[in-house]
Amino acid sequence: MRNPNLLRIGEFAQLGHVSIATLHHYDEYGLLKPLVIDPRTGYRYYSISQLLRLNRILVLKELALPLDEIALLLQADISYHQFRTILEAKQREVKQVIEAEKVRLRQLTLWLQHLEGKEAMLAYDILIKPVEPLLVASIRNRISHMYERGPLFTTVEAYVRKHGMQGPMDEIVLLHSHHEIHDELMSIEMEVAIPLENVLPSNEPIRVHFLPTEMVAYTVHSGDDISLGRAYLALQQWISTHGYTVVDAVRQIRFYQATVGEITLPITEIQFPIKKQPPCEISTGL
Amino acid sequence: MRNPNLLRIGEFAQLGHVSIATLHHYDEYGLLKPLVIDPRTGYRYYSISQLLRLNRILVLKELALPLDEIALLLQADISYHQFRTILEAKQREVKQVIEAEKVRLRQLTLWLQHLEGKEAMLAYDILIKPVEPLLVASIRNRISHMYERGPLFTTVEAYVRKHGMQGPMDEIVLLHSHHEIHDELMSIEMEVAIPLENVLPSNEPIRVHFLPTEMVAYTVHSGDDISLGRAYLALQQWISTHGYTVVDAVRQIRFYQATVGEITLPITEIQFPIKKQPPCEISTGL
DNA sequence: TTGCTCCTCACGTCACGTGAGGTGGC
DNA sequence: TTGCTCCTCACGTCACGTGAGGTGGC
Repeated sequence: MRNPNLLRIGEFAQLGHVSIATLHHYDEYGLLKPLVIDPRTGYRYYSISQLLRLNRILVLKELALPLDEIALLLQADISYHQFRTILEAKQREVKQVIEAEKVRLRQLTLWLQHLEGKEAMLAYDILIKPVEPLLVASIRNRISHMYERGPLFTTVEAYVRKHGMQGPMDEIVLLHSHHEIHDELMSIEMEVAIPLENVLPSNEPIRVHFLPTEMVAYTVHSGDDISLGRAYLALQQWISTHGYTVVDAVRQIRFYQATVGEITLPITEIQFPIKKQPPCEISTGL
Repeated sequence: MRNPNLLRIGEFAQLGHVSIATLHHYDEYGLLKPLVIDPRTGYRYYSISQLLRLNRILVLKELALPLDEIALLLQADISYHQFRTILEAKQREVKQVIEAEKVRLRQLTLWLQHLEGKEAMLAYDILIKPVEPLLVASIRNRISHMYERGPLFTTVEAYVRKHGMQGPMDEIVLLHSHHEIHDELMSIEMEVAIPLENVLPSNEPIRVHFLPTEMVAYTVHSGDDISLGRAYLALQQWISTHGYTVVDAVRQIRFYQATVGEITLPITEIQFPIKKQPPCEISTGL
């Protein structure tokens, strides 16, 4: 004759509003052991009072704590401080999740607004990434037209090839500042750079230095320089919509592509160094 | 001599800011196949222009879309409507996630506030669940003291046992309304019920009926009726803090426990039927 | 004896990360 | 030849869900 207050796993699961599989899992995990296990049949038996521990587990699970941390928190000898530390870490985490989800929601809403225009796709895919410091050889000059960058690139290329660099080279352009009158571009402070693997000597006007590390919003454009303007526009819009500001020279990387018979469109990555505007306050939800 | 515009997987991974493992995965999944695979070595080769597809994938991934849906969205022949449908579904999902995380944050903050009192644990674990319709035999009466419920229970028990029910019985009390003067309880409209497995005839004053299905906030208390008041208080606080309102008679379930030698504390589950107050507006994040 | 409950594996989930052990590229 | 890159398994992640195949309880 068994203790009449013991419940079979199915009954206990019903009372506790969890599945039998969950109780199996907690048993195996050591979170909530049955009060009694029949050694012959393996049947698990729970007491009603174990509902309290189960509910505590479920409440902590609703805080999105993983089972191993719940196990920690349920130890009888846990200190007030350890407890607090774990919850505070989780609190920070949840705040971040909320922010990330809000960004997601904003993105989704933008896509859906765009879909109103009956186009299935946005023209540009804009992402954020950190860029590492990049060693380059470069020339910096104030010029009045983008076409002037060709000769600049030729000069830099000749310089690095003279110093033994071989193979295809990507072409980087940095737009340090520009000066407009009546929406017309008057001049650009432009730097034309080629990435290096090893340090070369600087030699006026060629400067060998590191481009600084930045957080950039970027997109990749396929097409000639004329159509490139649309990508710039898309990036600028995206940046202001998402509450960022541009903090440094825009970079434009033209990936080297050999011309192999057919016409290949140039592929260009455009990077806007950004930082967050002072973000909206996050409320504690109280 | 291979096409000089082809990149090895490592280079492509660096450009695209993803891991090689990710590219392996997308290849296997069919999301992004290398332009060329060397049949002898198995080496994967990508073209720079495949960066555009990769970035599209990454953007959609930031919307928290699973890979199979991304694959759908990337099909050339997807219609404007299918596209919209998928994004709208995801939008709803994200809104729900945000709400859930906000609740979590509120809970965490409450715990941390409570911890200020240097107690490691909250006294009560409060959860929400739906309760199914429950067939019971019951007596309903206006009484002036909780002690009067004992005889009511005895009456109902005698009735159901007379109709053949056996074994231990849980005791349910429903508090339909109460009347207070100067914070002093004057009378309670109380229903004492015993759950049934099969329908019995009703017979005045015994009524056999279904308790309605409800969403309830509940907690489990271990201790006598006097200490029970604290659990009620905790529940009431929790309900108002979380923006719910009580919509029906509070239920109190005393689980049957045989007395086996030692003293066992009674275990009682208290359920407050609730509904949400008109919730705060969710913003689209724009 | 017949359902019903419970048992123990074992595999699946999701999008990769992380070795192990081996080979190609230059 | 030596590093370096890349290859293909295979297993792990997290908290269970879901059978399959077998046995106990009443």
